[in-house]
Amino acid sequence: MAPTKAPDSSRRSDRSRRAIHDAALALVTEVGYRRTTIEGIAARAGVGKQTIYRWWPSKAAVLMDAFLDLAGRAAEDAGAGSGSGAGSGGTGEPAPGIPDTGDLAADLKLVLRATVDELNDPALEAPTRALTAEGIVDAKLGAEFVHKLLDPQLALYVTRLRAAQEAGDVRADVDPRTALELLIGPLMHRWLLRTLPLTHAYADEIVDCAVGGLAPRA
Amino acid sequence: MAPTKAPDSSRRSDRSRRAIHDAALALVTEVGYRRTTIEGIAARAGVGKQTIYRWWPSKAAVLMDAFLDLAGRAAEDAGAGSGSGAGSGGTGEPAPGIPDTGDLAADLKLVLRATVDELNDPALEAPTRALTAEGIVDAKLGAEFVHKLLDPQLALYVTRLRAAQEAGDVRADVDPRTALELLIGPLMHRWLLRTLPLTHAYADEIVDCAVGGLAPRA
DNA sequence: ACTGCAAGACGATACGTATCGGCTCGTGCG
DNA sequence: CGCACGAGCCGATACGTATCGTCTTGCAGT
Repeated sequence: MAPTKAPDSSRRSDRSRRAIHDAALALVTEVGYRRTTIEGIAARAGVGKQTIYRWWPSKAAVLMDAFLDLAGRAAEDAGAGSGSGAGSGGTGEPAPGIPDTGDLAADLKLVLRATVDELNDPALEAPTRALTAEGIVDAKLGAEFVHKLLDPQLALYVTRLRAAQEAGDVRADVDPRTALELLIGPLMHRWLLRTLPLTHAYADEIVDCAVGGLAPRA
Repeated sequence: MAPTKAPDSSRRSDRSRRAIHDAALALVTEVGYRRTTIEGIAARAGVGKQTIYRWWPSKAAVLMDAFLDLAGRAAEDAGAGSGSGAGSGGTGEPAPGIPDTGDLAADLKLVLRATVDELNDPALEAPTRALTAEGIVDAKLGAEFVHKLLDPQLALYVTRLRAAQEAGDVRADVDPRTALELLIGPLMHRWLLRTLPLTHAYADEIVDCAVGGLAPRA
């Protein structure tokens, strides 16, 4: 029923793949998602349109792959950079995790600040916005986006928060998932809606509010 | 330099305007934003394309107006409904505000639950998603969206939170704006990314966490 | 008469598909 | 070992369709 030939991936040109990734990311940051066209990507990458249509089902899929590639490389770089003093070994396994110094608020601030920097990085902003927006409207793509990009990152928070619960730093009756969203939600809200600038100070504020609560401690 | 004739709005057909609003909303919920076209809206509304292009600069603008209209009417209805016992008079001034029973958590839960219901309303979901997504990518439109739709709603929270601060229910050193985002952010996050279903229970959980804090009270 | 309106023709893009040589492989025969 | 040969991806481009935003044409309301 579906002899819709599957192309032989072993013969795929890695050169073209990378050129397409780069062209897609460049165009998205230059002219925006709406005006980024498949034909434009093909032209800029020096590639035939069919080479794109052969391997990807949609513009969003191209961008998703390109972004995953970019994020992967960025993670490797970051891993190599931050691991300079620790000698992380040669495996390249990323999983940096969230530090656990025992001071929950300080640990969270560190990571939330990093997230702020990431969101403010001009090289990542346009593609991230484009993919997020597309995922908001297209449920299928959104699920893929969440599963491939967001979940792995958020899992780190969950483990750290669980550890905090065991250490008695977080109430036992709170779902770590909810706690996580209490931290990430406001950040994303401000970034997505651009209501106010996204700063380290804001990240700190969020952590303090979330951990300490809005109500005064008796 | 810009004698780009401004159409005479006094001669504008209100009938066409409403028909366009309705057609735009219907199409967006039926076939999604991407496949909603200006020509489709015109055809469904029984108007000429030029009538749309004359009064709106973009598809998003049409939808924004249509949505504002819808929200306005919904607010009137809700106001009329809830005001049945109070006899709000003939002004129709909406401004329901957030109740202040003295119990901050209970008041917030009430409003957050209402927001959850609104977000889950199938008639509002598609257009809201479409506009939000568009605003995420298009800064200009996003600002308009926030200014016209979100800010008025959020201002209610700010006043209620300020009252809570004066009553000593909220720490004085917290920016009401931040407190607000601590409540709304997680809700929007879950709705936009569809990570988990959005329920009343979740709204309650958010309020409890935000007010009480993640850390156990000594 | 003036002007907004419905209807639709029009050129400009972008879409997704279909082919066309060119090139690079793997294979098998001599 | 060497070389022809077929398969399949590649760049390129032509094609028909869809949508865009503008422009033109009557018609109707004021």
